[in-house]
Amino acid sequence: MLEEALREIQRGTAEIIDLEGIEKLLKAYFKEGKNYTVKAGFDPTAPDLHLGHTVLLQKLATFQKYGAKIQFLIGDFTAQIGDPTGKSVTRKTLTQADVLENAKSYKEQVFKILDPEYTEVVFNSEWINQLGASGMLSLTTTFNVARMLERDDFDKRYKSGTSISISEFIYPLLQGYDSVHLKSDIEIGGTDQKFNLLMGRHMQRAYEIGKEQSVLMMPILEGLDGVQKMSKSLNNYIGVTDHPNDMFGKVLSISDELMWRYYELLSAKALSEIDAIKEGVANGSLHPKKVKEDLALEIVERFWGTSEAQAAKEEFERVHAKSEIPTDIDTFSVEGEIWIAKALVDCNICPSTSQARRDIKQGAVKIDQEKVSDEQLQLTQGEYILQVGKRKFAKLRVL
RNA sequence: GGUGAGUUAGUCAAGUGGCCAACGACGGCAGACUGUAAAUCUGCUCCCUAUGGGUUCGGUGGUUCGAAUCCACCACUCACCA
Repeated sequence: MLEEALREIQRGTAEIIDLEGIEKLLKAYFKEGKNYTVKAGFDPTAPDLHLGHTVLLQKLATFQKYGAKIQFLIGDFTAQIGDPTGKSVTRKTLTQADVLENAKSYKEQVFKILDPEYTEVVFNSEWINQLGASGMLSLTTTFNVARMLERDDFDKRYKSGTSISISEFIYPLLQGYDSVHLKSDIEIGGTDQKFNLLMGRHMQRAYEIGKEQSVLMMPILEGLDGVQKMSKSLNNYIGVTDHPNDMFGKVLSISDELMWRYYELLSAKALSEIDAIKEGVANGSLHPKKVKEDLALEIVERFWGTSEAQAAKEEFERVHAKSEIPTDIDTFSVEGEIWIAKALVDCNICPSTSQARRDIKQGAVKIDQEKVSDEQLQLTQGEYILQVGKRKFAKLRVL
């Protein structure tokens, strides 16, 4: 049992600091039923969760199976500073209202994966606001600028002459202090959080709370492009609230290479099972497309259930394998004759008439599956299925 | 506070009086080929019913027949010195 728990916990991790500490906690749980705490912090800047976040959430769910109480920390205070991690420029600060609004939708989404009974949602403004100026000051005495500048992203920015705000130095300190206040046993985060996570250990030592948290880091999930990390601002993400059809399509659009990565980090399949699949693809007994479909199915199932996932798969085959029209597409209606380019803009499938004209010129526009070549075309009364490229559809009624 | 350098389209980055809606790269979109994969090749990439017109090069004013380019002031960024 202990062995299995340890394997499960280590699965897919990038790095673990103080694994012995985790082992001790697990032993205590299995022997005496003693619970322990696992902290994970989330910035409520982008309230919509995507699969990148679920890598962490699933790890937390694993911990819950083995006796952990999750401290789900919403960094409402720290979000006002903006985490400097991985940023090449100083981040814009959010207003209090933004933060609260975002935090709210966060809470709604997260319990799709975590068990609410073993999860405590906390906001760090609660205790950080109590710190006061003197508390803040003593916090800053525990660390120094030289060590702060050792941090890779600060170092780069400093050397390249990019601005670093003083408030950004405060960020890691506060994140570390969160661990002091919560007396966390373990903290997990992405590899890009290493510095901040270690700050938790440093702070717990500095404030002498009698323990130092273990740190577990998960690799960063690449986005759909397979290069940059999955993020909303790069628009290369699969959101957990994405429509099943979109979700399915997005998973299938990733490269084969990236597919293995997703299997490793997102699939619930055992590692041995995944190895067998890899073997199958290598010796030609399994088609990579089939393997990718299975992954897409599994992921959609997790967030929408089996029947929705099946429906998404069938829809996908209809539209793309047989190039038929999707079942539900947005419908628009207009009065009187309309020029084709204008119609495309009105139906939100082209951003401007200029773009629409270019698309027509390139043969990307179809009406009822027929390619359009005349850019002056006027649509008279009737119902049309408009299409731009492979994915953009709209139904238009001309009255 | 002083001195110097800089701010160009989604990003990076050329352009230093007319030939500039502005080289190039990346990204993005589309076409071919496919497994809506990758790789590759090709075209497009400010707006406007358009062989034409309009609005762009941090902001505001000015010089000029003509400005992204010259001048003044303002804002912001960076470096060095305090």
